[in-house]
Amino acid sequence: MPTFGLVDCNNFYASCERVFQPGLAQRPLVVLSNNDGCVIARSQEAKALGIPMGAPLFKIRGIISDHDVVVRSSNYALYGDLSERVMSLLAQEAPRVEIYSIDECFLDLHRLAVPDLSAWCADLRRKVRLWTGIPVSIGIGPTKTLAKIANKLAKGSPRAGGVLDLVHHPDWIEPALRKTPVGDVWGIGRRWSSMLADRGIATAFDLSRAQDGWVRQRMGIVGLRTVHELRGIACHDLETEPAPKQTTCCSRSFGKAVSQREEVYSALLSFAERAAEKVRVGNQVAGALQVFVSTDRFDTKAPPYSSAATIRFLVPTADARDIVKAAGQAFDKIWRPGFAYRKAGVLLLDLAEPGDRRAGLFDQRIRYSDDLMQAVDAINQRHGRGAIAFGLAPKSRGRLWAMKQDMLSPRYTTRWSDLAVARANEAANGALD
DNA sequence: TCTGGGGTCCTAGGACCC
DNA sequence: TCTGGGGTCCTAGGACCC
Repeated sequence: MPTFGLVDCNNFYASCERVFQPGLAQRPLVVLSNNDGCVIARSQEAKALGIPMGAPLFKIRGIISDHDVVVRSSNYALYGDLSERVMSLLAQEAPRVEIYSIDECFLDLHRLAVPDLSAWCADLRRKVRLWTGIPVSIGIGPTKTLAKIANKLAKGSPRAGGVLDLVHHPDWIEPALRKTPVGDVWGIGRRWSSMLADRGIATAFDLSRAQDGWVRQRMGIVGLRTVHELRGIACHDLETEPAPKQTTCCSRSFGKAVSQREEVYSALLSFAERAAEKVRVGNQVAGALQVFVSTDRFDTKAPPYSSAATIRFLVPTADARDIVKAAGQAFDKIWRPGFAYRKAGVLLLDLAEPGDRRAGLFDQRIRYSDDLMQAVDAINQRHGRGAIAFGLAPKSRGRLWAMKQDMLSPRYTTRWSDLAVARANEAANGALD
């Protein structure tokens, strides 16, 4: 029987904020999206206060001040680095792993020859906590979907102690499915959840009993796979090699609405540069570029406008000069004066490895990482993003469109100047438990 | 006043071809 | 004037994920 483990970091961003500030333990804490817009992570204590996921900050001001909730802007440099530490530890301990997201990792536990899998997982949990400071839960199931469900139950049940194994306790599967609302199943989002509810399918168990033909018709092949996985038939393997990206994107909502052409233009050019850098890091080239702009979709009074333009490169490229230039051309096609813009972005499409079939006939001419680009990447790596930039008008340096990040924690692990300082008394209190 | 960013996969429909 | 069955490729949109 295939045996999948799913390691999921508990309240990951909130836990990251606590690693270097142990004084935050036990306190309600939320982490906000870019622009300090809405809640994207909550500590257990914040969940207990009833703060919903995705709540806009302005709607929970009352709870925050009544309960002294700690609020943080998101600090992806910190979360990304702590994630790498957790993942590399897991990769050392398990035979094969699939890093599924910044805070989740599937493990192949099939051929792991240990007498007691639950005990082995409990030990792994302790190790991760001790070495990285991050608490995790582990679910085990015969399919990825069931491992996900096991994980969720392991998190919720104090008795489980953070580990739940449905492979060696197959009689627990049915009660686990009955306890799981259908919307909590991996692959069932809001739309399908309410469609299913309308037809009396409320739990994962109900869904596992639905008719194949009906599911195929209403939810396509994707939904059918989910149903099979609930029945214990594995449809998704571990994917140890990350698939090469097909698109990449750099977009932002602006801190406030922007009407000046130069401002939106310079924002887009810097997004284009950033997107180009991402593509170079992946050793890829882009076949096309798309630029989009839009006004504030929540503002019902201001006139709405949104548009996008795509430009195809004659020769696939990752060169910032090509990409910035194309972004400028695309921008010219869609810019309309007189609107208050709130969001803009650059997508790079049809990504390919230089030399693969999709890059086609032009292999020898592909520009992806020449000496200049390598030098640019090296300088920006060393001196911070944007130390060198292409074609930005000098007046753009004010960055009216900059993100709001008023409650940012230090980048403890990726910036020398932000390095945590341990004093004797703090060490005695124990930063890691 | 204040509502994220970055992805994937599937499907339907239109244009075009023989 | 009416009439057929396949194909492919592309795009837009909808569903989902974290």
